[in-house]
Amino acid sequence: MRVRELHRWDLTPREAMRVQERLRARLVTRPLRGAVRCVAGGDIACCNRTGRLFAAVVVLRLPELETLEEVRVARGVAYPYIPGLLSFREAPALLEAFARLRCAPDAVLVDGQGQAHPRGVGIAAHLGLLLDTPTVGCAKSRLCGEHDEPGPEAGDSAPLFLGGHCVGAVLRTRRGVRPLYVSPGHLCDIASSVRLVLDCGGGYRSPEPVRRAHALVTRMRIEAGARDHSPPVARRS
DNA sequence: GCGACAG
DNA sequence: ATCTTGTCGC
Repeated sequence: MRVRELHRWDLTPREAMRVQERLRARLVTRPLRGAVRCVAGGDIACCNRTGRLFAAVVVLRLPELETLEEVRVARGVAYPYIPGLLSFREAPALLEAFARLRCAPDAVLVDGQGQAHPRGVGIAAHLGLLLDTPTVGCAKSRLCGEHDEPGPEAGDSAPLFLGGHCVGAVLRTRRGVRPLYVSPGHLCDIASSVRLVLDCGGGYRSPEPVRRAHALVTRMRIEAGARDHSPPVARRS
């Protein structure tokens, strides 16, 4: 699928934050239109020892949850992990994977926040703008915002508030597990986001597209690590 | 200054 | 995220 170029990636943290503030104004929050038949999931894994980063995108067909396509990308780590700037570390590799995708998904689920972000532009929102496609953030833990504990049953949720507004939902995707932090990225709203995540549920904590992408990158990291015989990469003390 | 802090 | 062993529970 086509990937837009809205800015550079070799930015200082300060510059990156400024880009996020500029991108925020371009986000569109509205109900998802039409039935989602084709949904993609993206995830990243990295190896501190080799300094490699692995990205994968898996496309599924709904409601069967059948895998239609997989794309894998490996490259060197080019940006550190800084809370609030995750997309500057992970998005470039994911975008390369999306660019190689043959089919254009109706929506994309990303492992990370959507608009539940200090500047409203979590990695899912950022990718949505660059892909010009509806995106939903599905994070496994909280970055910011306040909320009550959601009910214990699958499908139970509690609103996630930030700056006096509801920006997402804390969703229990199955009983007995910690909830997911779901928030719309681009071209989507909270209700549509929650609905899509539940529609992509295959009985596990994470929605199937993200879970399968995660399984792929984990396998890539292990296999690449086993092949690598070079000494550990230099790291900061 | 102190605590929080997606992956 | 990654580093790691065993272990509690269905």
